[in-house]
Amino acid sequence: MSARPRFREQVLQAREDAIVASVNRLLAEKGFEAMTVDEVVADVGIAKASLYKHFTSKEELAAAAMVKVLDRALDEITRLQAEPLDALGRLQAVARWTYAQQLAGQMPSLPAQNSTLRTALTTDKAYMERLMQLTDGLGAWIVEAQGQGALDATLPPELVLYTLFARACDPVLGVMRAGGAYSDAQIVDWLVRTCFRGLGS
Amino acid sequence: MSARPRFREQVLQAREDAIVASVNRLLAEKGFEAMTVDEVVADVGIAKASLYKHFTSKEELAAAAMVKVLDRALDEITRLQAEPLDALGRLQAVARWTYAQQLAGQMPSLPAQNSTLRTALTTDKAYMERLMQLTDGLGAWIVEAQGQGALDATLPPELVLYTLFARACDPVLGVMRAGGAYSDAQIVDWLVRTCFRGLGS
DNA sequence: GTCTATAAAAGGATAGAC
DNA sequence: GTCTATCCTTTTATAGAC
Repeated sequence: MSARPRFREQVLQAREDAIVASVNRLLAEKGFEAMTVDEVVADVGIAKASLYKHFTSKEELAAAAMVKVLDRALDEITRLQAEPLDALGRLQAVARWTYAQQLAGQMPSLPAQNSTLRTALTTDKAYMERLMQLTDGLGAWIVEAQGQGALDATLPPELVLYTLFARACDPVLGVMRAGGAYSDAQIVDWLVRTCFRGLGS
Repeated sequence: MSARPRFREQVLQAREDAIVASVNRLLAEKGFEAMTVDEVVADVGIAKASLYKHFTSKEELAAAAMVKVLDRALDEITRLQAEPLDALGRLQAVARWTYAQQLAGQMPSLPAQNSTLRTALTTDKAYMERLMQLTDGLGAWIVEAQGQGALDATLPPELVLYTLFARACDPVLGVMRAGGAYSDAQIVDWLVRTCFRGLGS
């Protein structure tokens, strides 16, 4: 019952933020399975037992990182709502933002298939809440763009949604950059272009 | 030095095939990291030590499965060369085949990021040989399609190649099927369509 | 809450009998 | 070559002192 608990709280919060930042980076770099808790604590510079005071499991650790990513995405969506863009322009901006995040090593790659993490995430309230917010917000834009004839209205909105984010899960971006022949901006442009207009001419 | 070694050889070959088939399925289902050798031997119904007489490591096991997948893909390419199709039609057929394989649970998903498996694969002669064959064959079709104006000629052929196969790495297909609202054929159609013509109308 | 030290379990790989 | 039994490393998670 200290008279000034705020400072201590801030220190703890800062440490948690540092942990989540490390997790986010490692998750983007090697994925959930390959990331070890030992790596995380080594990166942050704390003892493992300390980490487990903040997060009770590796899954919860990853969930915290995912929550933060979703928060960043929701912030971006809010920001875009103030821009003078139509629905299609906003969706393209979201796609661009996503690929840029991935290029910056900020986009965690989750196991696409069944795993302990998947089930942990679906029962994580904070995660699911944000995920639904994101789905609702983008879903509205998609339907709007389809209504305006800017997106193929015969495609189910959910397919459009998943396709938008699919590139964040596949290795194309990383492989293209590994080649070293093209700039990051060029690669992102191509990805946005092929996402919305396909490979055809 | 038995007089009739053929029968025994066939039995061994059949066992190896059973192992590779299991690996292929598990690799498609959960990925390399999440798949355990214990699961494989349980699935095949043999002892772990027996498996290690055939394959010296988990990586080699996965490589064998990948070689088989590439062989199937090369067979498909050979088959398509006999079809009365133009370059674009052949590429679309390859895409369709790939997505169908994934839907059938036959397309192993490899870790996109660095891992022990990646390095093992790049030093696997059988794997690299087939990979280059595949790349060459498809690369020729891509350049041809671009020359005919059927594909955007401003895109690097390698980007086109990776994009074609990217959907085999992302979760869209699986998630769409999990929804249960659409037939497999419908989903594959949509994926091929969005790959070549994008989300726009 | 943070640390050191350690438990507990999983998973890759092998020894040795048959 | 196949089996049982085992080794050994890695990794998740916790006990207990400060």
